[in-house]
Amino acid sequence: MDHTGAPDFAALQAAISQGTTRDLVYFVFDQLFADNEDLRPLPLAERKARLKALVAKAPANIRFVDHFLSAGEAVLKSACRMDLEGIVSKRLDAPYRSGRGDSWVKCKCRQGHEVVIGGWTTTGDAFRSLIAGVNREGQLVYVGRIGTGFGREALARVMPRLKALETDASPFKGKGAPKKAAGVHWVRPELVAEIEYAGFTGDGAIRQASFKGLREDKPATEVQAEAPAATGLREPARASVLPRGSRPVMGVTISQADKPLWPDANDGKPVTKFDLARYYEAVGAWMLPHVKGRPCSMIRMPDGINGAQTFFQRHGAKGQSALITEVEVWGDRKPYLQFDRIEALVAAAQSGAVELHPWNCAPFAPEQPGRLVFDLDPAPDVDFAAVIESAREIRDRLAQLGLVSFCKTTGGKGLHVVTPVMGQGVDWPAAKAFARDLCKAMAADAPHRFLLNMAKKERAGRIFLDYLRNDRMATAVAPLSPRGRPGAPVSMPLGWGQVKKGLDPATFTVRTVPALIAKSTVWEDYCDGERPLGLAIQRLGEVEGESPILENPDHAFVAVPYVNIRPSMGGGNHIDMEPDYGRPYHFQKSWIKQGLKTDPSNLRIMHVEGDSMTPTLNSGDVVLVDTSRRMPTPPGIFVLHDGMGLVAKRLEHIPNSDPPQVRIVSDNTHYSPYERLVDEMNIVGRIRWFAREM
DNA sequence: GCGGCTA
DNA sequence: TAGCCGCAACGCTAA
DNA sequence: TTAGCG
Repeated sequence: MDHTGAPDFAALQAAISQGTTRDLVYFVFDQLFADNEDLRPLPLAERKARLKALVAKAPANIRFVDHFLSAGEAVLKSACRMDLEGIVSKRLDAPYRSGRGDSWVKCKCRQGHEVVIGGWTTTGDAFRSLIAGVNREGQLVYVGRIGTGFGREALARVMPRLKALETDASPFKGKGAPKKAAGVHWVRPELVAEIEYAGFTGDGAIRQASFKGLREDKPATEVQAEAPAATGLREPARASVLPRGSRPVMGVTISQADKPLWPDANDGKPVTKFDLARYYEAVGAWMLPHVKGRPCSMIRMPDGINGAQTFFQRHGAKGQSALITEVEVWGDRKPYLQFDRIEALVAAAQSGAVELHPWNCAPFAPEQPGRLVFDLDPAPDVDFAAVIESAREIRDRLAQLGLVSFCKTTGGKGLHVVTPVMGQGVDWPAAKAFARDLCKAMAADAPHRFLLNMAKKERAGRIFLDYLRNDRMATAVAPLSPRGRPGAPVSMPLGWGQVKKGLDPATFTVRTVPALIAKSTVWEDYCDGERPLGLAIQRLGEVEGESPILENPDHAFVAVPYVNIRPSMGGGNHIDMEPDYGRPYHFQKSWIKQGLKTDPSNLRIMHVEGDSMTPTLNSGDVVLVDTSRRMPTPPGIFVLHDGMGLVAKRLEHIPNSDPPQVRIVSDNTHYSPYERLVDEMNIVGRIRWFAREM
């Protein structure tokens, strides 16, 4: 089952091929025999009743497939709304007969979930996409390419099958058939793939198709093009039972559909609730991958952007649409909102959600960084050209560190630079530290252009580099989310080619964006742009040039982020450091082996006599003091910071350990802000690493 | 927009 | 029953 | 420590 508890064909295949079948659930829907008794002549109702009684005594991973005794159409509709594949309707009084007959009917929510593989494409040696078709009147007709959804493993399974079937001639016939070109390989049309897709392009090809698995049980000849109207979720009729003023969008009732939320979308016409719902419907397929699987708050303005009511909602509430997922998040009592399907976005529109603000975690992994967002927030008097210039600079700096980035408007005067990352093994404090350091480096190189401090935002014609979007529970406005501001602007994804003179964020509105995004290819390689964040962090460290650790077994080590330390050059051979909190530190220059450039403001790493710190520090202890939090450090409590955001409290030398090791002393629990982190992270292991490094 | 609480 | 009231919560900096 | 900010 997938995370929502719905059956997932791709997951089933993966589980079988990996042999991880422990969590599989076995669904039983009919019983043909009981011991030696043949139940097939019995009516279905009778068979299912017996089966239900039987399964009641079975283990929990064997489940009885219940049924609805009601109008099939209504059941189908809600099944489709729940993202299920479809329903099977059966005659209650019919005996069991093999094969197709008139005693049962299958209705799918969407068709075209299966396609025939007619070839694949490569760039160089690397696999690019599958070329897919369906049978229509005896010919294999091209329906599009499938470029995503392949795990490394799935690919490894599929490639040999493809190569075995490779042939010189294209299997496709008819108009629109793909031409032979460099990197195109044909196969005999025998493999069937299960896919998912977001809709159709103008010329009828499948859009945003992703691979779910090979369909071993189905011969290619059975994959027929069907008349589009024959199946699929029909638009619900304008039922007369709907209250006055209400109108459905994707099956979701929009009440007060004509109520204006924005008085004017820069075209003199108001944007109504209905318009907003249709907007989400139109851009949902594009938007969803950036929202799905992440806790997401919404800004709701049920009375419009000038209405009295404006509020922020992050938790589920009573009476909210069942289409919206609720997710439990560590450390929060109430479940968060999450939007996992387009209908959920439409439901958001019904509740007056004019903005969506998802977390930046990896999908369905709330603790893991999935993207970084750099928010360029210009002071009012800054020329937009400077913002553009700066976004490109961030892109270049990220590229130097091996990261791929994408740009979007914020819907206001700023720009967002978004970089998808693989955050495995990197926690949020580390990711944030990375974002901060990168922004700090920019500000250091051009202090007249940038500042990191939001409080001084209004000062001078500078751009506020807001790295604080990059934290566990921090959010940034979603791509394609509207903004609750005059003109109904949208946070518009851009190609870097558009990020140049003449770009006007105000042209992207709820009205204009659906058409623009439909024929746009911007961000199409967003998923391929994922790069390991850990590596980038390492590289940034190398660029900055210092190791945070310095060896000297005779002394305690202290790494002090210089930002909050005011060094006073005392001349001679010592330096006094006066932190904002705590007592001053006294350093002999001769103690410093590395990491100190001639300019004392570059001072980051130094070691110090145990004495001058505090009496509780033993010689040989490893202590990195994180003063960036600007918190008074109570006597005897130390905070450990490995330059990647690790935080701990007091450390103690482990006697006779070789290499020298330290451990956390878990007393003084009154100092709680760090408590959580200490428990949360596997700190001891990393401290060992520290000790080894030394 | 809507459920829950209060006047 | 009409009307009112929530509907978030971080880190960071200046005061 | 608090207020203000995004």
